[in-house]
Amino acid sequence: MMTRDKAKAGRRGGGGENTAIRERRRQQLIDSTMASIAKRGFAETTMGDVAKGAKLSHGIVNFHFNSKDQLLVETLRYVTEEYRSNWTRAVAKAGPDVADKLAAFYLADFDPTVCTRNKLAVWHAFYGEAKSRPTYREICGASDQQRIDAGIELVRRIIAEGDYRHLDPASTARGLDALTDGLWLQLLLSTDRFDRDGARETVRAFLAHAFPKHFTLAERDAA
Amino acid sequence: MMTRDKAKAGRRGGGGENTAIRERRRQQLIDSTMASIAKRGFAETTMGDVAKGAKLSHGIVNFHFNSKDQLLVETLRYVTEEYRSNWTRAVAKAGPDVADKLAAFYLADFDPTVCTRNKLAVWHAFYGEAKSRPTYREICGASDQQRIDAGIELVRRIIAEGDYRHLDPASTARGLDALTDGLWLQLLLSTDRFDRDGARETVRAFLAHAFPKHFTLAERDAA
Amino acid sequence: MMTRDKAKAGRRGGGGENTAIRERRRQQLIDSTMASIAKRGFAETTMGDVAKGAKLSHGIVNFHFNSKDQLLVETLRYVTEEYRSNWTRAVAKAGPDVADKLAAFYLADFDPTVCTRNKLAVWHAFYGEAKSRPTYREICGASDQQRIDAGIELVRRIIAEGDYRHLDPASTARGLDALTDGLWLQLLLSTDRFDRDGARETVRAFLAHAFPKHFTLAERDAA
Amino acid sequence: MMTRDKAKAGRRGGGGENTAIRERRRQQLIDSTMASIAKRGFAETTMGDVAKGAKLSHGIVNFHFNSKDQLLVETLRYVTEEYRSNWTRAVAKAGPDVADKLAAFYLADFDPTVCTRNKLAVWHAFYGEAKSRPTYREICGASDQQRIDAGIELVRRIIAEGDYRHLDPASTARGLDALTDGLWLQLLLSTDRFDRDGARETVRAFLAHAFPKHFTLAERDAA
DNA sequence: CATGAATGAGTCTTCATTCAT
DNA sequence: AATGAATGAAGACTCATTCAT
Repeated sequence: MMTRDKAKAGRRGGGGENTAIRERRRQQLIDSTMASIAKRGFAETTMGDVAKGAKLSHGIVNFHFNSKDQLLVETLRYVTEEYRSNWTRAVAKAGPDVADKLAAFYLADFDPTVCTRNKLAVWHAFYGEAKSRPTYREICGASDQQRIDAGIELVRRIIAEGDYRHLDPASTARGLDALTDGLWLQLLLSTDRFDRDGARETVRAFLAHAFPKHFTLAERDAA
Repeated sequence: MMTRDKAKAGRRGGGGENTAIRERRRQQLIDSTMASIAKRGFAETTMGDVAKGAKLSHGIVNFHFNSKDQLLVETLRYVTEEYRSNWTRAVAKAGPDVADKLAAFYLADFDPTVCTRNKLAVWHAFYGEAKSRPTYREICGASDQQRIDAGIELVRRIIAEGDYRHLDPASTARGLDALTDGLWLQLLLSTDRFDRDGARETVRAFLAHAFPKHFTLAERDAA
Repeated sequence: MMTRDKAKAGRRGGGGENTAIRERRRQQLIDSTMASIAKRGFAETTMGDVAKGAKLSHGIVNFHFNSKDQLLVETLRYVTEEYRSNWTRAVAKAGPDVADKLAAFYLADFDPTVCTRNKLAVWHAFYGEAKSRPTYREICGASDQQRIDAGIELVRRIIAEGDYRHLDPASTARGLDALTDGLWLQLLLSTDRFDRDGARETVRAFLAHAFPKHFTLAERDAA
Repeated sequence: MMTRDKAKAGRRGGGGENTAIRERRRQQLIDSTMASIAKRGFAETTMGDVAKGAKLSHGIVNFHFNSKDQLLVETLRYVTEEYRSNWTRAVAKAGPDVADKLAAFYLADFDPTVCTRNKLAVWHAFYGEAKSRPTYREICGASDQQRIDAGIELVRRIIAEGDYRHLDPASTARGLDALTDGLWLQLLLSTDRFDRDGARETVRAFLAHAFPKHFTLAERDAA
């Protein structure tokens, strides 16, 4: 993601090529970090694991990230930015109707880009580690707030449009976010299938409950 | 659970004083473990921290729990059991109506007994640590399944009663559980207030969306 | 040296014994540190070397000293204190004459207690390491100043007594201290004998040059 | 010394530009090494520090010196040679009298060329590092011996001339060398001024004590 | 000549666990 | 039951050295 521009710059001597390889290595290492966190967890992830996963020597990790903490921070920064750009784009791409945008907003959480076992594991690793809470806030704070604001605004607009006057925008948006967070957790803990579609259905169902004039439930089979 | 040692110690006629002190120590240590996980996180919690937190000596933890893993396991077992007994009792105590029982079932998650920062931290520490996922399943598996079944059953009954024929019991129950999980996560990550009441309101609101014949939203102020 | 008082306290249960063993270990480790610095030098001295030299596991060093820096600091503190108490006692024990005290003062530097290869190596290791200069000053500052003052005072008195009016006390004392420092360095760098007596003779000779009314040179053989 | 490579490079007709740049680089690196030893000490001086100090790239040091040890050796060789040529020239330039030559010999140690903080730091770094003692001897051995011989010879001549029959040449020369060594150490450890002149005065005073017929003390102010 | 990415041996430090008292 | 000294495995990090470009 971050390498595209640099790749172009490569080939021509100077610094472009070096930059390109640096970025490639960084991404390799971040990917390996996510994989290791998903496989072993935060506490058990060592620099050696990460290096081995990236098929590089362990010295190189410090060369590129200075410290383990830095590596972890950059990993969080990476998923954060990817997440933000994912829902932003989804909302932008959605049709002009509020309902479309709202659905896009909440369903984007289950796009295969951001909703993978590895990435979910990274999120929950940071949630779980009290020690990294301050770091988490520093990195995700602005991004989180932007998302909260966007959610409230969309809910406010759909409430206005549908005249759902009994609903409170902030509280409703908060609940919908809690719902997707909880579904992420269920996906993370699931042993068998990683059922993104089931999660999406559940989100749609709850949107239909809250905003019945805009969303309808799929007809149920009489199974 | 936890009764094995008791049985052994009980043999000495003296009146189980040893047992009493053993149990007290074990609880002290478990409490200290939860506090440390909440304060420092899973990865940073050492045996030394736990011992110091309990104002006991270094070596005592192994004496009572054999190993760190064991201590962690017992801690998880403790919150699991407390959690299970909490919602079980809540449902039992609730009025005979399905709606009452359903509300009790989901709102119990926010009882001050089980819903404290320390305990939420313990849950999420285990969620976050992939390595302890097997342990988690072993300990919580049965309990989780019991809760899922109970939830589905209650939802099934309220669907029948209210003729919400478009709703799928399993999926709806799953969504409601995701909602409470997500609200727990929000509580854990909250910096300022630990707003249990707000969480409860959100749960009630979603129950009202899903089961409008059974629950109604509190009238909103035209603020 | 530091253990004498504690040794007495030992034997009686409580904390005395523990303290005694702690002190014994600390001294063991400090001795081993001095030996290693003398053998390998500052830069090459590792915690492992120190531990092995003391026939203890390496973990124990951090247990007793928290860090390598701390161990080094305590080692310097040890030689500093030993040095100070050595010349102090020497001056006190010397006869009442200024000349006796002055000789005792400068010759004490070559007492077998403080003037060993290991200890000289420690001093020069700290002199040589710019990084540890601040630490050096912090630890030795007061002690050094005390010695400088004592030297100047003795020289002042012998000048008054001998009417060596062309001599400046501070400058002369400084020179005599430089002389002993330089002799220490020669001893440290010597490969064959560790000739303390030769060093002492040189000091006596220079005292005789500076204060001819108080000191006379030994008659030279016409070899 | 240092001429071997030159000879090799000189082969290429071009005019020895390569040689020039090589020599410049080597000197840059040696200067940076001395500066780093003075600033950080021996143990803390890394190849990276040296390279950065010389504003050159990381890999260049090995390119020019093959190894860190080699760099250190060359640095010591450099100060050694500079030191030797300094006192040699000073003695040669001095007047024909023994006293003049002797004074020149001992005072040369405090010439601004050789007596700088950086260079003093280099000397004491090597003194302090037992590990590099063999290297030190290998490099400085001949030079040291030459100086000792020269000192003894000068002292022998002034003794003969002044009929100081109670003095032993070797012992006296040794003491004077110890004096200058000790004064170097004092300069190295000094925090405020780097008082070369004060050191010179002290040397002159001790020469006057030992050889009163040749040197007289400056009249003291009755301050 | 020069750069800087890459390697891997070696060091400090932490910490679970054991055990004598 | 309890203490705390001791052990040793394991991890983060540093840094001299190599080498492709």
